[in-house]
Amino acid sequence: MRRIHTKDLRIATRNTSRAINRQIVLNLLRAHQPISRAALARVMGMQRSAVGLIVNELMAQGLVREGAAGEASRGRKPTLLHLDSRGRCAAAVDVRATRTLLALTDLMGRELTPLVSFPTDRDPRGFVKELARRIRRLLAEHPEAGRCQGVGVAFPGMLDRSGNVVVHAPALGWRDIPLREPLAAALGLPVEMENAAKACALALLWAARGDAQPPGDLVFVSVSDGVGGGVVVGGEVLRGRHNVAGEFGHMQFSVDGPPCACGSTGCWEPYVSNLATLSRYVGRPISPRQPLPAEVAELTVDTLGARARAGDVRALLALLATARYLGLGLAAIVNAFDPARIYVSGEITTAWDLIEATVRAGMAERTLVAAAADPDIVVVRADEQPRLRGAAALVGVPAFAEGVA
Amino acid sequence: MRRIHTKDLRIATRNTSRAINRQIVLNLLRAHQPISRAALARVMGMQRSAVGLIVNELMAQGLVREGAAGEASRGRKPTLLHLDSRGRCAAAVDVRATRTLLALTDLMGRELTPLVSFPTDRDPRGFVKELARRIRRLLAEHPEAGRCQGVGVAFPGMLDRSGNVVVHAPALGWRDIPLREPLAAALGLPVEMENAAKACALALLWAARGDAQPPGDLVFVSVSDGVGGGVVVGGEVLRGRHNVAGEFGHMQFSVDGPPCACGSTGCWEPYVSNLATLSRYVGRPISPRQPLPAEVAELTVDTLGARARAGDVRALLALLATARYLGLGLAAIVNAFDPARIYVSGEITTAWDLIEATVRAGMAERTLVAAAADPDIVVVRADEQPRLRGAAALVGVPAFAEGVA
DNA sequence: CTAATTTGTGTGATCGGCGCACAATATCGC
DNA sequence: GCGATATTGTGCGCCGATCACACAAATTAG
Repeated sequence: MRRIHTKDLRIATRNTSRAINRQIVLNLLRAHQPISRAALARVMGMQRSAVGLIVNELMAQGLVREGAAGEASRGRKPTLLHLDSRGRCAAAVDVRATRTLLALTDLMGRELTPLVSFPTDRDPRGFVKELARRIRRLLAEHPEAGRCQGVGVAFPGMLDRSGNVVVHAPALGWRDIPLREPLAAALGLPVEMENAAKACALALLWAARGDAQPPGDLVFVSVSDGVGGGVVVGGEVLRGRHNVAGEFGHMQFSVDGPPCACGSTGCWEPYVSNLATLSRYVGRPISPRQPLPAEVAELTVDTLGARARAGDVRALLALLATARYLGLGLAAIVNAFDPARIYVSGEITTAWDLIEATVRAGMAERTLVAAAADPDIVVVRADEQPRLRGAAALVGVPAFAEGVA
Repeated sequence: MRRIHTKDLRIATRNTSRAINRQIVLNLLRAHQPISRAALARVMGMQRSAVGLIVNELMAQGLVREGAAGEASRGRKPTLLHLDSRGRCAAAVDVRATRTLLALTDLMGRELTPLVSFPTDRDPRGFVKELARRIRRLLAEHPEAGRCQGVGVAFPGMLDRSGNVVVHAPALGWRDIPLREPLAAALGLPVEMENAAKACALALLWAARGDAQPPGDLVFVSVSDGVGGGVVVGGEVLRGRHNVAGEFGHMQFSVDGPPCACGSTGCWEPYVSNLATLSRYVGRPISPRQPLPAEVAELTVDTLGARARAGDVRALLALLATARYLGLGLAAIVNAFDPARIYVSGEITTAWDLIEATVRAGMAERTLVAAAADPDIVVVRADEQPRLRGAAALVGVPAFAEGVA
């Protein structure tokens, strides 16, 4: 109740109570399913009768279904409830600089089909055409996935607040490209687009089950060729006025440092990107603008980790240098947001056991209160497909949050 | 409705609608008073009858009173409503390193008494005793201010989330000092304490009237001996897990830069603090740990501005160097939060006309999307007493938000 | 088989907003 | 001056939602 409404004039009508409690039921169901009506009522501190009415309404809308009977030490056995994601699916799209990944998922983000991968067309019109073709084919090949509720696209770049326009995508060289509506028109399906890191943050919030839920705000940071970030504050993805909140990669990290892909110098990104780590290993700068030298073309941060484990001291030192810079940068994020948990993804996380202590030390170096340097740090592995799950969440969250049948 | 409730189990009871709308009425009243019932109903899209009931309830609680009749081009004249802050006051306290400021204010933060100033005792127990004595005396001298609803303290340091304990206050050399309860016990009044910058952010949110309200999130940054920050996201002050969100001063700004008062090097603070600007002017580093050299003791950033205006090129260059670093650091804040508005306070703002363009240029240098570099920047002058208003808001906000009679 | 316990549902009471009607009050046009 | 019109504030019946309570069904302990 300490929130100060400014322009938020959504007044409470006579339906508002139901809408609020309906929402809470759905979220509890998501986080704790399977769960009975009586258990919901206990957790919510509400009458069983009221919960029953809400649950029946949700069942009539096809959002919830009854499952098997549960166990009880005494008394009548409860009927367990589940979110009903049968018969409906989402098309989740993970767009990357060179290749695009695609799969059908249920509305909780679980993959229903194998991943499809195809080259990313750098021409926006060609990209839309090809993507639409691939999605249509995948849907035709998998009728068992159910009716497609929408397409979610996790995109490597900045979008406007509506999700319609790609404002700037350095990885593809795109600026001010309307992408959502052409794709929606080509498919005849609703399309949701979002910056990849923001989509990941949304998925991590949405997919968290039970005690896995962080007790407060969370930040997602992806470190690969570039640095991306997504922030959840108060159970909502932070967008900001232009939908560019969470772009941590180009904070000033040094007054005159290495050149960054953005054209400036001394950003955080060129200290922690994959190229930065490899560059330190080979012992000389590698410009992001020029073709890779031969000795680096085959090299990845993954292999650096393997070499470090095999006793390659230079590989270990390169990783630890990145780790320290990573920690120092994360400290800025901690000082800004003081989150309960930070999720980190990217190739560097394959060597997390080698670098965690150094990352933590870097964080501790720049936080004034010792306790603030201790948020959970959770590694998100690449094989968890966070961007794809983020894309699915773009469809799943509104479907459940707003009761689309 | 896109918010995902995690642990927020405040379910809607049958009183919730009323509570929500009551809150909206109070906020509209605050932002647009004087305003009639009918106008409220129009703005809220609600029935006049429903608004009437809410207003009568608020009048019965003494939160609202009817004033003069308003003007209408046709028809019955409306009765204008005001927030009723008569007969009640707050004691607002602005604690600084060397002196503490104190005044009685109404619950909207308007000063009712002249400012009282006294030296800040560096011994916590002595400080509490002296502050309690001063507040008691001020209340005794001004019975006309009304019954004191509570004491608000804007404090130069980090507090825990409850506001009970000073976790770390570099300016006073305090660590882990319980301060709120001793003061409350000494006075027999409710006491609210908060970090000064967070309190300022709250006041700027709370005091904003009508069209002066920013259309989104806001950040408050104070630049003086140290750097402080407060962030409002979604109409709420961002606290984070340990209540240290918004501590921008110790972001890494350079890999090896000048020493900072925090013990580290290369923080943002020693690039933009008053000492940094003066240090650039006199042409050699001034350590924050050592006594000031004679030539600087009399020098302030204010006088630097005056000298720059009078043609002192070295003064101007010192200010512009700080301005650039200020812009570069603000860019990090913009990239993190993408706020609609940034409030800046501190001595450097007296020279704002000289430095604004340079600050803007620094911001633009580090934002990937040009539009993001264009939040409103609003200067908060020292004579507006932002910290004192913040302290008053600490008392006023809960009084109106939670309906304390 | 009985008592106790738990689940799910049904019923009236209460609270809150919605829609409408109505009195009071003010201006405009004649 | 006077009726038409417009606006404000209030009262009343209705509907939707939760709450408190009761009750049937289901299940286990003893």
